[in-house]
This record gives sequence, C-alpha cells and structure tokens, in this order.
Amino acid sequence: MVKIASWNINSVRLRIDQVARFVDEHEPDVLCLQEIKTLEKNFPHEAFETLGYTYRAVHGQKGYHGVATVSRIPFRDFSKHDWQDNGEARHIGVELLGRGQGLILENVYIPAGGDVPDRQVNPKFGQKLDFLDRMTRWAGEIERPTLLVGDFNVAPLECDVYDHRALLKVVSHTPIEVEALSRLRDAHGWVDLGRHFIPPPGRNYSWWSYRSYWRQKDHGRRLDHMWASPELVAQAKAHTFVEDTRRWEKPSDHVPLVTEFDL
DNA sequence: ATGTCAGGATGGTCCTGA
Repeated sequence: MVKIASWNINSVRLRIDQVARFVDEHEPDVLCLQEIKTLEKNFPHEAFETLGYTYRAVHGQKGYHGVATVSRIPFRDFSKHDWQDNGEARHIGVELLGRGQGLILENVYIPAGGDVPDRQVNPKFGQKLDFLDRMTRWAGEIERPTLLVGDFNVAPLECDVYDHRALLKVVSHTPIEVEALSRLRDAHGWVDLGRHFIPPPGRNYSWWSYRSYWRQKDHGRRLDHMWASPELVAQAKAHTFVEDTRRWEKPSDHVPLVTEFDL
C-alpha cells in the first residue's frame, strides 16, 4: 500500500513539529504540502531527511504561497506550472517511480480569489477563474494516470459548506467557481475521492476560518481535494480527513487528507 | 458577529494575503 497525504500547512517552518507528529501518527509515504511560505533554500530539508523523506521537490517563494512534495518513494521532477504567469509558486508535479507504469502526482494551490466575487471589482477573482481555465486546457492534454491534490479553494457541493444558501455569494462557493472547477474535473474525467469515499451529504470539511465565531460554530468548508484518474479509482482503498490536527496547539486552518492506494 | 493568523520590512508596528 502507498499512503499519500495532502496538507495546507500555512508555514512549513512554523509547523515542522506538527508535520513530524502527523508523520509519526500516520506514516504517509508521500506528503504534498501547500502554503509553505518559504523559499526553497530555507525549506526544512534536514527535518524531512530525518523523517525519511529522501526525495523532495520544492517550488517555493518568499513569504507567500509555495508548495512542496516530499516522499519516501523515489520520484523524478515532472512539471512546474505557473498558471497565473506572474511568478507565484502554486504547483509542483512529480512522477512516482517503481510503481508499475509510474504515477503522476500533481500538487496545486489554487488562488483564494480575494473577497468580492466580481472580476471587475476584484482582479484576484479574475486571476482565480483564469487559473482554473488554464488548468482546464492543461488537463485536456493529460494522457497518463494522474492524481491531482491540493488546496483548490473551492467547495463544490452544497454539503461542502456549512450553509449553502448563505455562501452562494461568498468566494469559494459561488456558482461561477463551482462551474469552473467542474470543467477542470471533466477535462480529464477525474474522480473526486473525497466524495467517492464520503458520499453526500456526509460531513468532510477540510478548512475552518481562524476567526473564532466560525470555529466555535464548526462552520467549515471542503476546500482541499484529491482527484484520481478513472483508472486509479479502483486502486484507492481508503480515504480520510485527519481532523485531530485542529486540536493541536496553533494548528493550520486546514487539515490533512490521506488516501491509501494499492499500486 | 470576518471576532485570526503568518511573514516581511521596519524600527519596536504596519502591511499584505489568506
């Protein structure tokens, strides 16, 4: 079995001890991180080496964003896209080796999109939609089994938010974003493993605002996802959201997702 | 009831992004 995890860590340097605890408790073979908030040269390579993650691909930037994939299974760097064409580090792709024909693992941090769901008023919302459109064109060309994971910053289903009606005009759950995400999924025929294993209306939030009102009310949203190519779905044997991490001291606002594959 | 958090540059607090 190969265990693959994805976690928006919200600063990998600040939370490296939490990463170590998560690794100790869950032993993922591969860990995809988003919002590492550091340049590659300041990434805690030694800590990951000690944890057994010999193979590391880091696409970092100073202060904001940034993604990294670390692995105990050999991989080769495969791709590094900039779907905003503005230099932000939001994607890293690797090919896991030694597992049959190889598995492509794409780790992405889709832009949050600002506060106002109108590209005329808020350019960040337009950037988010354009990012999704460019990913969709890219996805149409994929010809190999591909697992797409990360913080997508979109909660697509009604049951993916605490109040569907209240959030229809809130960035992350607007129909225009949900439709764009749906086009991305259909461009390759990906299967949403979160809802494959926890069918609607099962609760599986992955993000809660740090603002205490929402946290106390359990007002979560499912912003983090793992999507599998159709030919990979039968090999996915288990999928969980690890909510324990929310109760740790100074947690990330996102929780990890873990899928076990029989590759 | 958007009530917080993190990083960075600055200069000992503010700004940006989320």
